[in-house]
Amino acid sequence: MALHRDDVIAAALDLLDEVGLERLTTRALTERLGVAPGALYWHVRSKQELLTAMADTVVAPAFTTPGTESGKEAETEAEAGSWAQHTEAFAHRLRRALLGRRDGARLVSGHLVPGTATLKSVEDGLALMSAQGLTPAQAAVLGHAVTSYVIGFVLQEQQEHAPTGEAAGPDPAHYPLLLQWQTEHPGPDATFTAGLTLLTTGLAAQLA
Amino acid sequence: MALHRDDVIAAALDLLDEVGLERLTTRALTERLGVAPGALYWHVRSKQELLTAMADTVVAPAFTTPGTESGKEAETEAEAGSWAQHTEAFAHRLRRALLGRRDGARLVSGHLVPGTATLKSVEDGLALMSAQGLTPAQAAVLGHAVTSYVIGFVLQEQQEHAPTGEAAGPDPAHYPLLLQWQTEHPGPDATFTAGLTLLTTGLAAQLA
DNA sequence: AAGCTACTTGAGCATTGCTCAGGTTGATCA
DNA sequence: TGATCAACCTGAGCAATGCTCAAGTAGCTT
Repeated sequence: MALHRDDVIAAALDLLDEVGLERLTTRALTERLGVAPGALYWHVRSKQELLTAMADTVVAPAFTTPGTESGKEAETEAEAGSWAQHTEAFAHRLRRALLGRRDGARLVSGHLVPGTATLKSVEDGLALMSAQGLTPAQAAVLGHAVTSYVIGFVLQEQQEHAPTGEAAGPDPAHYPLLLQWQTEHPGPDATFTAGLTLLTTGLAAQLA
Repeated sequence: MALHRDDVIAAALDLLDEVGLERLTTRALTERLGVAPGALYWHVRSKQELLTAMADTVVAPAFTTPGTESGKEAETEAEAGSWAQHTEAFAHRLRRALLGRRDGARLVSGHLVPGTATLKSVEDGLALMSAQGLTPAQAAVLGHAVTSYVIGFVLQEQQEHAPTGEAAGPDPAHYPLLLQWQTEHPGPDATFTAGLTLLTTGLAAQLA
C-alpha cells in the first residue's frame, strides 16, 4: 500500500519522540518508512515543509476547543467562563501540546506558520474577550503575551536534557537563594501556573 | 598573527548577522577568518560549543547592570528603584540584547547554558527582591516568567522574515479582529512593554 | 642553535538534504 | 482484455557540512 502525506508526518512525529530534533534526519525517516531516501520528496517539498507540517500537527489540539467538534450541545455561543479562565485554559492546552512531543517547543518555535484553523481560533478568542468588555488591543496584548510566555517556558522546560557541547556549567551551590529555590521547587506545573496567573491578574488589575 | 578563541567567536557573530543561523557554517566561518576548515577545532571543541559561547556573548550585556563596572559611585547597595522597575529594566535589556543580533533569540533559546556571570546576576536579582519584601518563591516565579516571556516574544518577533518552505499562509483578511489589530498595531516596542507590565502589575496586585 | 608550544594545513571520511531519469503499480477507459 | 495515465517509488549520485588527524610551520625560550 502506498504512503500518503499524513503517514509521513505521523512517522516523522514518532521518530521525533525517539531521537529528538537534532537527529531527526530524512534518511532515518525514510528508513523507518521502509522506503528509499528519495521517496520522501514526493510527499513533501523539503525538510522545512515537513517540519512546518509537524509543528502544525503538534499545536493543533491547543487550538481546538474541547466541546467544539461533537455536535452534542456545544453551541452555547459564548461558552461559560470569563476571559481569564479561557486564556488560562488555552495556555494549559498549548503547554500540554508542546510537552506532548520531544523538543515540541523548539519544533514549534522554529517552524510554525499559523494555518487556517489557528487563525480562526485566535479570531474567536479575540471575539470572546471583546464581548466581555476588553478592548481589541487589550485582548491582543494578552493573547500575544500568553503565547510568548508559554513557548518561552516550555522551551526552557524541555532544554534541561539537551547536550551543551562543553563541560557542565558552574556549580549553583554557591548561590544560596538560587539553591533554595531549586530545592524548594514546587514543580514545573505549579511554577507555570503561577507565572500564568501573573498575566491574567495583571490585566484584571488594570481593568479596575 | 595567530587567532584566538575570542576572535573566532566575534567573527562567528559577525557572520551570523550577515547570513543568519541556518547558513552559519563552519566552513564559511573559517573562510572568513582566512584559515583552513580544520583550524577551527583548535579553538573550539565543536560547533555546539561555538554556538553556546556565542549565545553567552549575546546575552551578557543583559546581565550586567549599567553602573556596575566603573567604580565611580555605583555601590549604592540596593540601587534605587523598586523590584518592578528592576524587573522591567532587565526585560528590556534582555530584549535589546536578543534583537541586537540576527536570530539572536533562536541562538540563545537553543544553545545557552547559564554561565557564572549569569548566575551571579540572577542571585543578585533575587536578593534585591527579597530585600523588598517578596518571598523567594515570588521572586523566582516572576524572574522565570519574565525571561520566558522575553524569549518567546523576541522569538516571534524575529521569525517574521524566516522562510517557511511552503506557500504563504492563509490570507488573514477574513478575520476582522485580527486584521484590525494588525493595522492598528502600536508597534512591537509598545506591545512588548504592555505584556511586560501585565506581569509586574500582576504580582503587585497579588501583594495587595 | 635546539627545543618546545601554539597554531595551522591538507587530505579525507561519514552524514545529510536533495535531484532526477527511469521503473512499477493500479485504476480507468476503450 | 488490453492500452493509458497518473500516482508513487527506486537507485544512483552530487554538493555541502561537521569533524578528525598526522604532519607541518612559526615564534618564543633557553
